[in-house]
Amino acid sequence: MSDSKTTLTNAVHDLLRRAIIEQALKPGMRLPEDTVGEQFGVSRTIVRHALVRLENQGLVITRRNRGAFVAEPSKEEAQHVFEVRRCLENEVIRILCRRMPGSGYDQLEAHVRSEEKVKGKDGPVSIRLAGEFHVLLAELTGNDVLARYVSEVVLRCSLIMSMYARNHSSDCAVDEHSQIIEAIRAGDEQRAIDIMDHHLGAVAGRAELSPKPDSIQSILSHYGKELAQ
Amino acid sequence: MSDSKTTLTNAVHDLLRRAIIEQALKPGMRLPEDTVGEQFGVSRTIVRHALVRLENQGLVITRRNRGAFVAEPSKEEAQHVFEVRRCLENEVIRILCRRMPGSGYDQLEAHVRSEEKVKGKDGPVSIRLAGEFHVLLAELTGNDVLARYVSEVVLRCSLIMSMYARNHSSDCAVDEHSQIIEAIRAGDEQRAIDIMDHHLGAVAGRAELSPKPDSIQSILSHYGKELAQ
DNA sequence: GGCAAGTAAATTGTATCCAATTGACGAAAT
DNA sequence: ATTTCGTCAATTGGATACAATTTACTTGCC
Repeated sequence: MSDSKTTLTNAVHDLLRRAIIEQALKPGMRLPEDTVGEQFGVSRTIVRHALVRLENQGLVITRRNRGAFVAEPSKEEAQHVFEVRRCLENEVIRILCRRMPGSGYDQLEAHVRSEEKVKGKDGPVSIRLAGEFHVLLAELTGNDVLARYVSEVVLRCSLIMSMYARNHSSDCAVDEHSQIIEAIRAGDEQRAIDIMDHHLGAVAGRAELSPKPDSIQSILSHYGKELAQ
Repeated sequence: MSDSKTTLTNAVHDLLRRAIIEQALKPGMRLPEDTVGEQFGVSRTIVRHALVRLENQGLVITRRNRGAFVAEPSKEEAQHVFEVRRCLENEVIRILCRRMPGSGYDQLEAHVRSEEKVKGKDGPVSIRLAGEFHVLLAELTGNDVLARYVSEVVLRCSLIMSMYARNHSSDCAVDEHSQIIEAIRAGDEQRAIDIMDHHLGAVAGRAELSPKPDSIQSILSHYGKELAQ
């Protein structure tokens, strides 16, 4: 996605983001600059830049002279994120019902197929794929700004779900993804929006889950391999 | 707004942002880290962080090993920003028609009064105030995420207007701001949205304007004074 | 034993230093 | 005259070194 600028900062940024989204780094976990940098074999400078960007995206928070932590969105903040997400994704639907690019349906269906491939398993991969479906939808609008914002709120929702949802239960999600595609293909704007609202609403209304901390080194060592060029 | 964390990075960030929004730093103008840092009396490290954040907000772009420039939004990108802005501000209207905080109308009317005070002058101050009205609206929703996104798109719109608008012509804008307040107070959601759409639409449809470059030092020297603690 | 103050360790905030990349200017060859 | 290659200046990409701040522990006093 953003691999065009292949700087170290971007690499670390992507790795950390993935680690957070896939729940390897759990909410509230500390992210000391030198620990992370040591694991990835880069200097604090790089990690620092990545953390600044992650903070801007709401995935980590930094307390002055204390350091960076994986964000722990409050229920109120979660509500805010979902509200914005629904607003943005409805706009995505509206645009796509009017103009869908040529290869749009092929890409969407291909994505749903890859989602079905990991169906049943509630692992990190299915979490990531579920989110990427919505990002793909947004990208198909051709509006880069819209796509970026959708991407951000989807990522934050993934983090929120990792805190408050019992399980991501992507089983029904995949079906609803197919339904959304069909509604858009039929040009039925209202129905597509209704499905999306139900999809997001269903995802939003869940019970809580207690986080369990873990060692940072052991987690990052897995992600670090990919940086060895 | 974000003065709670009073780090140097934030200070430089705010200063540069204001300079860009007030058209002191014009689109396409270079922002060398050394030059900026020297003017503000801080190191490149600080400037660097500020520039990274400004890039995330779409106000500057950085080319690898080339440096940072004030962003020059294309017409296509401008269209994207306006599309997202309309979507977000409509949501703001919808929320405020349902629940407006107690002191909301007082704050809004006070703001309009201060806008009228500088009416006629098309200076930087009126540009900034016109944008801050919309940010204030968004903040009154109580949704921080929504407010942040609205703030970003409003800032980008200010930059866009500085490129493509003949004049900001805040004369009619102030009147429309009052109309929006009244529509919300009346609970007339649709009318408020219509006015807002017209307000943004009118702002969006303008001709082009050729930028005129200037010396960076002379511009920043003015903003730099505020950093002397 | 509990509480408070002081001190030390850890971590971030900031500055400076070196290396790598890019763009421009100029000279030489076709 | 135009194009191409090479060198150089300018600027960023990244790392290291130092300062400031916070936390935690220890020690002494009540």
